[in-house]
Amino acid sequence: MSINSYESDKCGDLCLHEDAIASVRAQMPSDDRLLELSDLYKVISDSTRVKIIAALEISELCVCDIAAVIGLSQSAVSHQLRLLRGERVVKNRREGKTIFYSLADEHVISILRMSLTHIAEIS
Amino acid sequence: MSINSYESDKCGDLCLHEDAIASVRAQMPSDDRLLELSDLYKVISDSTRVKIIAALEISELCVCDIAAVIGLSQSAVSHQLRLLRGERVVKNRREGKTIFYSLADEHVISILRMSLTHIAEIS
DNA sequence: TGTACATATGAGCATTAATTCATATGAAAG
DNA sequence: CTTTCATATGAATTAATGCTCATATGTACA
Repeated sequence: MSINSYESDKCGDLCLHEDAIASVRAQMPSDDRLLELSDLYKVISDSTRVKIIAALEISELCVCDIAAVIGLSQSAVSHQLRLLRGERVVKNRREGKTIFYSLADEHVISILRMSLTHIAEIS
Repeated sequence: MSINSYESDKCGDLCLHEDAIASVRAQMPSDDRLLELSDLYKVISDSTRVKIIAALEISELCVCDIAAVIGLSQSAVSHQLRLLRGERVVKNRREGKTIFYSLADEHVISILRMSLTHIAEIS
């Protein structure tokens, strides 16, 4: 809990490379920025949401269509879309009673493609 | 639980765009591939692990140094490193009693940079 | 071979999160 | 304005996950 908690593992001062630690600390992005990063990854780390993203990369779809494509309830999909909207991963537009979803920007697609490349190489 | 569970939300056949659904289904990556994707994102979606990755992007570090940089116990860091190793996000090398960790490949760095760009634009 | 130290791991606890069920919102048609 | 249908959301349950504590592994050095 506290910042000193790592001392309890008796990995004391002997093994620490002070210069490296100081240098890394100085260059690292801020904690806020890193939290935003993990929030973004969190929202794309669920298999249901990855399926939604993969589907929307192919075509704009309404909520019911998404549910049909990935085989889940409308409610479950709607809950997940809310999270994806929150991180600006998807956007939507209304057409009568129907709401169509699509990917919010090109970065999401780039991240997806880069990740598939990574996976292909380590398999 | 079942594949038909979405029917229970009475979002029946009326709103379905059969052609779009069939087309998307045909073009989507396999479920296995998408599961690998979500596993990769899962491992980088925790704030502790993002901090570890961000630190290692700057410099190779031993376990104790990582613990010191992010302010967590050696044990907690070691547990997280195990997960990162499992997805080939980090690699390590031994030097005497000390084990140094670094990022496994360039894709991880690319994904990180792309993600930071995305975050910068939506903020 | 016995001690010290860096790292790894198993078990338990506390928290987070995904799905379902029931219900609410909101637009269109009659 | 009432009904219908697409979507959204609140509450509850069940499952997954991170941290800590205790202990194990493995390397170096005396």
